[in-house]
Amino acid sequence: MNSKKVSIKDVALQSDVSVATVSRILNNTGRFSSKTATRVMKVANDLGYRQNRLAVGLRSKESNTIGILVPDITNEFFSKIVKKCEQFLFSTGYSTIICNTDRSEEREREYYRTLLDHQIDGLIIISTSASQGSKTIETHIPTVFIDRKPSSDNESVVSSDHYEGGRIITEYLLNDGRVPYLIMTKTKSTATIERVKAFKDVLQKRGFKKFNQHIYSLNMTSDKFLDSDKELKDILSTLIERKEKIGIFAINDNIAYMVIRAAKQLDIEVPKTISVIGFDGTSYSEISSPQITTIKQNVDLISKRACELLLAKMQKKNEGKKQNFFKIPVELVVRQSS
Amino acid sequence: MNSKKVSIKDVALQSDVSVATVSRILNNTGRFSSKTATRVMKVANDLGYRQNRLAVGLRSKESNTIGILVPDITNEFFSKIVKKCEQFLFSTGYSTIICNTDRSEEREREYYRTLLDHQIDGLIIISTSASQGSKTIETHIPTVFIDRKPSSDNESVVSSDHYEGGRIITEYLLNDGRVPYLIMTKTKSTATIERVKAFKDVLQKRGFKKFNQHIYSLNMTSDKFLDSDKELKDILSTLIERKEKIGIFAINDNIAYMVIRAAKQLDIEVPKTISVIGFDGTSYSEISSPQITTIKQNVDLISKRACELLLAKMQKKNEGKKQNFFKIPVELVVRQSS
DNA sequence: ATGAAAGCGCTAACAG
DNA sequence: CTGTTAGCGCTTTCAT
Repeated sequence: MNSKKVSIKDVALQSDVSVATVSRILNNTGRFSSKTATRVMKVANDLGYRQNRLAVGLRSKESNTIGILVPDITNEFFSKIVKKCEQFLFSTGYSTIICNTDRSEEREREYYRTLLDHQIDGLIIISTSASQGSKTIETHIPTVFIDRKPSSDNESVVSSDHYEGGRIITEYLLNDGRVPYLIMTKTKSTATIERVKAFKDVLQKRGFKKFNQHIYSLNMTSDKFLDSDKELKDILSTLIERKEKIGIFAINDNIAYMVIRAAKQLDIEVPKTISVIGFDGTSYSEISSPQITTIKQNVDLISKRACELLLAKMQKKNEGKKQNFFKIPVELVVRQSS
Repeated sequence: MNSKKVSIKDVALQSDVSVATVSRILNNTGRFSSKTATRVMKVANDLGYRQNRLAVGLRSKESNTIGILVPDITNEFFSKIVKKCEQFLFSTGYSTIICNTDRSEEREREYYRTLLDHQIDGLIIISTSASQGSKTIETHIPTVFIDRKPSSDNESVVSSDHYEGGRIITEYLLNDGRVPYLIMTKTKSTATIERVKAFKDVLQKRGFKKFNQHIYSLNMTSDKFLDSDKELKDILSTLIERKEKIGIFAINDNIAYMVIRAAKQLDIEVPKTISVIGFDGTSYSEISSPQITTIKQNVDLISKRACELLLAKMQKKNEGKKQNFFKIPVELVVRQSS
């Protein structure tokens, strides 16, 4: 238990070799005999030697650190992705710096710069409501986007097939004889946009006119979802008067949960009078009663693909642009709310 | 938009001064004229100069990076704390490396070492079920624990007043004429231990014998909570047969939520037949219906105090041990479940 | 008020 | 197979 920090120099001295040799052995870059190797390793161990990553990074231009930009780690879906990525990356030798951007472009840019200061080797950017045509970060380092369309098109993206998910939900509702309504939030993320698009497309194909009247936008963001019960109740009350069999496509599980809660409070039967389908597959869809039918995103796969893609990018910077858009399949999980 | 990285040397060259002067100006460490200062600043700006934190860290022995060890960022309570800390620290110039230990001591140690390799200036350790008497990390750098009793007693701890919270709940139940039962998980965190202790103490004081019969331990950890409905239903069924007015102290909001759900499925009225009180003040306590009475932890204050404490520790390493145990007050939020 | 120079801990030529 | 040397980008004496 030496409190003093031991450097590669100390190891070299104790082992009667040069620092170069120690370095080679520690990094296993060849050019050394296994005999000295074992000796050096022992000394390093005994001394409790540990690399100074700062020095390594400075010299080798590789910090072995990667950054993650995430809108809000408090959002279950994001926190799951971040966790998976962090674990995956750590297992391959990288440390991760996680930054909450709060969906603010300014913070995002600020964080991006700081991450560059840290000489990160790669970057994962999750979602963020890229306000239309805004100049989203132009990265000059290997970057992978999750659930966000980048500005330039030689960037890499991993994303659930939101469009397909939206399509499945809408058609499910329709085939169930429901009049479909979409309830969403103000958050205009890439994911949202795709889901809405699918909704509209299906409605159009099925001959609906004025399908904008089938869309309600709550005055809130996607990360929080505790308020505005009244707004929702008003919507449901209005809908219920039409005496139709109603099917609600909630833009995510949080909203679905709220819809169901509001319905219960209005004594509306779910799924009999109103059937509700969510999106994401978060714990809310499971704990709700009735449990929520939802489109489940494959968080593990998304995270894994994103990391793999990033690692690949980092290895061969120069490379013909291969497939750089991964669509991860989604899955309809039918439960009690539909 | 220079893609090439510009170093302090470039700035020096362009400004016709030495790197030393540039460094002084950039860090505002004095010994320069305001005239050259403005010139250098302009050049630095024009060139888009940015510090290489690795180099700074290597030289100055301060990485301006701090580490956070957290059991599971997917747990809402933890993610809130981590987010707050991260934001607070960033605003004071520090970057944060977040590590999910998954409540594994091995991973914890591994991460700790890696964090040291990164030359972190300070460390925040959140919870983790320190299995009895286990050798929890001995840190040689400024460290603050959140919700965990450290091994040596000159460490700093910030924690909600879990004991007080447990006391309030138990007495509330008692005063409401309920026979109190505690339902907990297998996770033996410091927080849990305190809450349970308070429960026992109050029961003892109120003349209960064999109060261990008032405690049920579910076969699960605190981070997940979707399974084992059956276990819970069995417990509730047993309790209900006693024809008492029952009051349940759920060790956290997740459990409280599950208890209520199970009760509903058994057609047990909450709070009439069984009243339920949770702990933490997470979103689950709000979204549940009936909404859950709970002890709310002051996440913002906890995070803020922890960061402030850490920063203070980092500044003056040598200091008489001042107060190093912060108990953050908790608050009973009475809602519908009790 | 400024510059020269040393050096943090490490890796990467280059020699041998 | 191993050692010598240079230098990554920066801060910090020590001069002047």
